[in-house]
Amino acid sequence: MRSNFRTSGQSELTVTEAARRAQILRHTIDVVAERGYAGASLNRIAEHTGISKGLISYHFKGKAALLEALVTDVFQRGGEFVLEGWAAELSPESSPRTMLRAYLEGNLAFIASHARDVGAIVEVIRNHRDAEGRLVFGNVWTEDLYGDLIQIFEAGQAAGEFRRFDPRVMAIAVRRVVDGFTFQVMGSPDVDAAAFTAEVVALFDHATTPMERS
Amino acid sequence: MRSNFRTSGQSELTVTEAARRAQILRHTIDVVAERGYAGASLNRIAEHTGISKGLISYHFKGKAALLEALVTDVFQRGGEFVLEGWAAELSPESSPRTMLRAYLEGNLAFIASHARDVGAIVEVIRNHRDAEGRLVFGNVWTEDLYGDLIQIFEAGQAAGEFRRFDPRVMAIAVRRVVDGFTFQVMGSPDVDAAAFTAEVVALFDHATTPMERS
DNA sequence: TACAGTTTTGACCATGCGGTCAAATTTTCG
DNA sequence: CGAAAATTTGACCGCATGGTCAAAACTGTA
Repeated sequence: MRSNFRTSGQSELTVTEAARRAQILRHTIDVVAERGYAGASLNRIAEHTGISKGLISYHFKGKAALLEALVTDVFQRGGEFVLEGWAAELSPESSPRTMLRAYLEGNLAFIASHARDVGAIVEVIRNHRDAEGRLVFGNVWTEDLYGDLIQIFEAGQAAGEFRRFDPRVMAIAVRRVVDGFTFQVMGSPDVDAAAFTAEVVALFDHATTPMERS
Repeated sequence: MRSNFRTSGQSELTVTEAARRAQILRHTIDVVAERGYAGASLNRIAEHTGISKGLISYHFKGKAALLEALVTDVFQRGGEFVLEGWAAELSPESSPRTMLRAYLEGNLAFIASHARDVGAIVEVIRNHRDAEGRLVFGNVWTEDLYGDLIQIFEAGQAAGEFRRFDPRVMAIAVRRVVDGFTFQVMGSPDVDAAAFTAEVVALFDHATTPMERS
């Protein structure tokens, strides 16, 4: 009997253990994406994975731990994906406008290629609550993710490249539109990601640029 | 024993019956807003309302019917609210830009003054599924609501007032930002609704206007 | 082979769920 | 008043949930 559950370190994991955990996580993503948060019972996840329910409890301390591992996993992969894109596109001193564009393109590209993962994570973040009914991931989503955008906007305004607007409101708008893309992709997998991305980039390009009416 | 459940007509409702239904709906909104969709059990709603669980079943055919009544109710009140605003602000032939502005102001004003209601409705629409796991309100939300915006955008483009963009993508963006305001209000009730509205109006004003870079 | 450690199962538990119903209560009205 | 109708309760049912655990099966290795 091994009674220790890792939360972050990938150190002392058996090959079997790591493989099982990954397998369970993959199937959990599938079930959440297909049946929603409420429909993702341990029974259904186990059945979908082809294992017994008890085995999930063996590898994860409880349902909460499983969902938290799910969120951490996708979040991390998403972050890496976007960062790789940035490394390829951005020179050390790119303009804020270029950075905004890269931000949008990176995020939307990840969503387009990982719709199920992002859909699942969003579902969990939105619904997972503790015993007292408080959203567990409520603030994480919000505050951590707005920071990057706000920085870009403030830099752009300082450089005179962006018009004057409330960076916080603009950041909220960007995240809402980006996250919304998830449902477009999940709803109809044939959406034209490139076209949507181009439209969104143009939208925020115009939204941030000083206007000179004719 | 009266065994008929009304779905639309308000005709043959006892005073008591109408009052109870309204009371139950109000408390359901509260519970959903506070504890989320999953936390809104009939037991909790009954307790919150101060009645027995059986009474809910007496006035509503089942939980599904209750939630659908909830959605219909808020949806209708919201629609009336926005339409009243339009009647006051819009002349018969207002410009598309004015209409877009009125659309945003009307929607955001309703959300600001009815955050709990809108929060509850969004929660239900997002999570309520039938036995097979399909979202019950999935398309309702989407298609019905985009129509108005798309019309405005197409009119504006035809009149040369708006730049060329995909009306559908812009409509999605508008709805996402508008709906997102709900969570801002619910998260911190002290948000400055007027300021947020002004920012959003400016955002989409710029986003829809042809750009003439300096 | 035998043994220790690990992984896996399947039966079981308490809990809360949505829903039903006979009985009790309140209202309506002749 | 008193009977009929409408309203309300509280106990109860079957079911699915998350979780536990002893036993079984599967490793590897001495």
